[in-house]
Amino acid sequence: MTPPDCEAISPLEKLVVRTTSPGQLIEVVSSSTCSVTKGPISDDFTLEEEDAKVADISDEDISINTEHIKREDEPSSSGISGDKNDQACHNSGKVKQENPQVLPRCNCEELKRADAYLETKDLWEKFHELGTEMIITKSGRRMFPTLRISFSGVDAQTKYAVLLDIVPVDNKRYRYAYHRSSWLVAGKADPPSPARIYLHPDSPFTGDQLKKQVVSFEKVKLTNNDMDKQCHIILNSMHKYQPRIHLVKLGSDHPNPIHITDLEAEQSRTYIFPETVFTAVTAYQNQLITKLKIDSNPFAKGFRDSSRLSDLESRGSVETLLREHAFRHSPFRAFMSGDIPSDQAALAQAAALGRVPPPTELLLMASQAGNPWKMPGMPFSMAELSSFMNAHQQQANHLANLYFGLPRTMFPQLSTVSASSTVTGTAAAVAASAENIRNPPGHLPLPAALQFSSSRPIQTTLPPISSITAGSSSLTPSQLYSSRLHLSSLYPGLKFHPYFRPRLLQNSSSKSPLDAESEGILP
Amino acid sequence: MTPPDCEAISPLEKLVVRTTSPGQLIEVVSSSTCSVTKGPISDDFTLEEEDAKVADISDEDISINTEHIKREDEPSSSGISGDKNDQACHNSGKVKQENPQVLPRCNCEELKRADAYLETKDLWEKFHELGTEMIITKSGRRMFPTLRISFSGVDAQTKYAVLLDIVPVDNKRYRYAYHRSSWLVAGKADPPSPARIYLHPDSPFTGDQLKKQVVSFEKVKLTNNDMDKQCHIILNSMHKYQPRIHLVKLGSDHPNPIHITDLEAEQSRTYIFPETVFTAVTAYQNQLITKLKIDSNPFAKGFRDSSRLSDLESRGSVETLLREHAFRHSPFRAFMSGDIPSDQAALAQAAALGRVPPPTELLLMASQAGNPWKMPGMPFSMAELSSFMNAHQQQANHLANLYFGLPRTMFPQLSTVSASSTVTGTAAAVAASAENIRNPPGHLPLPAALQFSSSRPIQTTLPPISSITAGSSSLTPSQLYSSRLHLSSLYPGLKFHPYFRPRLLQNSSSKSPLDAESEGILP
DNA sequence: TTATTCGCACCTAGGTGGGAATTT
DNA sequence: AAATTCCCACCTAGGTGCGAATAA
Repeated sequence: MTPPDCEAISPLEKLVVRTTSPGQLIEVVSSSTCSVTKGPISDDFTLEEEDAKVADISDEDISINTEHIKREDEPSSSGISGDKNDQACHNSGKVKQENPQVLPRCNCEELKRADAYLETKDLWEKFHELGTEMIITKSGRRMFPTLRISFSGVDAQTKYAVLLDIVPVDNKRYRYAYHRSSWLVAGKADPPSPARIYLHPDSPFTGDQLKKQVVSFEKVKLTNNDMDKQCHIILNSMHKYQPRIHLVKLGSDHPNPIHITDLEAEQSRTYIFPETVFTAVTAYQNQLITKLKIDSNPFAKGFRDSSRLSDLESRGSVETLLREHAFRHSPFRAFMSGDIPSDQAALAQAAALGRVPPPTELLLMASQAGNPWKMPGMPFSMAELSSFMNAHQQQANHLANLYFGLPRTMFPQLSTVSASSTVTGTAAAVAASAENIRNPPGHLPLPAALQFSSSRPIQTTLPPISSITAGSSSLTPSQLYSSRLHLSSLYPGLKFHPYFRPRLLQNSSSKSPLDAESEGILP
Repeated sequence: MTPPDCEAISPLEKLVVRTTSPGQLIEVVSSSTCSVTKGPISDDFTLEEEDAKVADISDEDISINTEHIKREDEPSSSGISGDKNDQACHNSGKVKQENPQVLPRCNCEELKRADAYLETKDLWEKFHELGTEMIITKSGRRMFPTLRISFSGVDAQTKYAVLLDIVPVDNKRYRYAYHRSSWLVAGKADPPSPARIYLHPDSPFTGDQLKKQVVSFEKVKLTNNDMDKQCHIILNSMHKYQPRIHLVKLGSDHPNPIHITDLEAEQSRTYIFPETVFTAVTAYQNQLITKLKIDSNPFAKGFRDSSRLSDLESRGSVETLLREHAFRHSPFRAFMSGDIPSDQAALAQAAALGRVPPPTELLLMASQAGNPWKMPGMPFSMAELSSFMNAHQQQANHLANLYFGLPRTMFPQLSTVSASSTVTGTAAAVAASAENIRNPPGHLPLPAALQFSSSRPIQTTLPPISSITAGSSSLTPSQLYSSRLHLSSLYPGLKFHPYFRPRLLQNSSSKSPLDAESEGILP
């Protein structure tokens, strides 16, 4: 499908033409900032702050503004704009800003049975453990990893739309301290970009399609251009964001060029996968992120030269780095023992634990074994747990960056050295306990007492997020939205990739990354 | 959208995933041959036959078989097949064969106002004048030119599906005589391939979308593999085919994965563009077709090297060849004078006329001027006219091939020589008469007495095709379906491309191509 | 200094016809 | 002899991060 008044096929047109129902976008005008109560995580940040003015940021600055509804340039008839520059955004419109605290919800009884699963969970977690960064450019950049969602519990005959938006996680602007390889709060958030909702171009779906196919958001692009006329999502660089998936039940009378202007008015449900939180950047900050992107994105294969990596080039290079990273910061053991650290000392201790099996190690084969992963007897959901754990991620990440934030040429040696930490018996023990877990084909719910999967979204049937509790620890929205999970450590795989089979390592396990660094890791 | 049980993305998946509603295909099982009464065109063919057995072909062999309805492997619920090999053909099914004589119709009152326009008409006509060939391969080959259709007269709120099928033009098998560069009948048609209907992947459309956008069938692929599991249309090599476009009005209760099993049962209308007739081949036969494909298909740019073309490389190379070809065989003058030649002698005479402006020359800028083109006072429709003219195309084509079917290295010289034929005053005269023509923006119908546009499909509101009459000459279905138009000569453009501005040429205009050849065109 | 932009080389993915090899 | 198949070089189209240049 190309607009009749256009002779040549523009890249944008292709995006639209070659997808069935063109990618549609809804522009949110009166976007409010995302009000998030400052919690422990913010304190963690300030711990590392070098900039004194950050102290100015406080909760009272944050206002929730969901009631303004402005509609400008609303197309007259069907919402299809005739504007030449806007031709690809066929169904662009304006809706009031939804607040993430308010939105994750389900206002439709039938949709309460609907569940969503993040197919690319494993990869997202790898990135999340390093602090995912997404490049945004003027012309628009794809997301990598891709959001690929599968659904269950939908009605086969009903029609649905699937939408994506990306909301700010907090009211902060960040900067990256290269010398210490960590993110610091750099001040209050910039004025929010025009909020947009991206309608999956394959919409509408029947429930039957949703159950059999995976909805991939590979086409969506992120931009920092406020004036973007294409169907791209506009973000602010150096800000943190949380993608959200919306499942909207469409009535039979719904117009074909789907034109959703107000999610609140629709029968819809919102799914949030905390492991997909990312920081928008115009250039990568964390070199580990760069490396992981290069090694996992096929389009970046051209940068997988041996000049960056002296050994382990053919396999395991990424995994090794990740493995090490996760290894040192996994709070796995702390959670398994029910001892939830609530202060920084405990966090640092947990991050320094060396006997805990690296999440990546346990997870590597998980994607082949079916989903969701369940673990009976846990007192709180994975999403809740992950949110809590995220509250301490910044600290752990800092330690990790101290350890790994080194010149690129040092990576191989570092990898080798850190790979020789103790991973010994614990992984095997977890594997043994995992024998009780059954992985059904597909991801149909098990009759287990509690779903235990970070790939399950935050259930909107739960109380408001601000009142969600995880075990004995209460979670703030800030913790929820800025989460970086170490959840993968709680997914003991039933089988291990040969490369990650438990083995004896040389170094003492009680050593913290800081210790390792102070001892001179560089050969 | 990718099937959930598939980890890697196959090329097929991409086809489906990256289009909104996946390309859908309906398989016709009990396909009947297309019964077409033998007409003058067949006699033309037999004139050139070298194979005596072709005489065995007669009408009594042809049977119409539209009543058999076989349904095999019908998916249980929504028509989506779980078959792994069939995963892309989500909505494949079986329908009874439609006969082209029966199908071009309109069984819906509202659809009688719906009109279709072939956006790529100009290019199609260039190919048609040479005798279009389409490569078919085991893995599937795209069509070039692409079928790009725009619609008018549809209801903005109603939903529609647009489909494509390709039906045999006659009951013959052809072969190409290289030494005389012409197509000959080589016998009776092979057993027909499984007939399939390709649902445009962007379906469903709203009328609003159809009016504003162009429906492009660029994704459809042709194959000679009877066992094809992908969404490709299966054809027999060395057979002639006519693509057809079907516009189906969808009720609001229509299932989302559109599953049309019987076009007769739908509210639908069929459009046929005679200039899109082609011969399926596994390798190009006519070198002029090869050249035109190379010069007009961007993907074949790699073959546009100077070794094939010594001059005019940057511009006009194709046009020059085509111009010459069309120049010599345009029946323009004969039709404009109302003198319709009905025997070979008259045809040969018309083909040899040198003063007639080449269609390409007149048409080059036509696409920029809006549609449809109308010319008041003509007693029959363009489609009818074109069908008649087609009856004599084979002969003209033969002459053209004698003239141009030469070693590739000879082309440049030939181009230069033939480009220097008389195109003089006639084009200017036509341009002058064209001043009375108004081109409305878009292609809304003018209140003219008669639509006069080959880009208008055969109107299915007309009587059955077999009884259509064109002026004083009656047309057989054979003439309709195997038509090759010279209609472009009847589209006097309002402005001329500088390259094709009328100019004086050196050679005498009264010379026929055969004469030119006998005189030794090679320098 | 820090952040952003832009051209670039290098990929993926796949659409061309050529031409040798193979089949019919 | 004619038709088909297969691999190939060479394209289009566009998704990567790099690094120099530029901007804030």
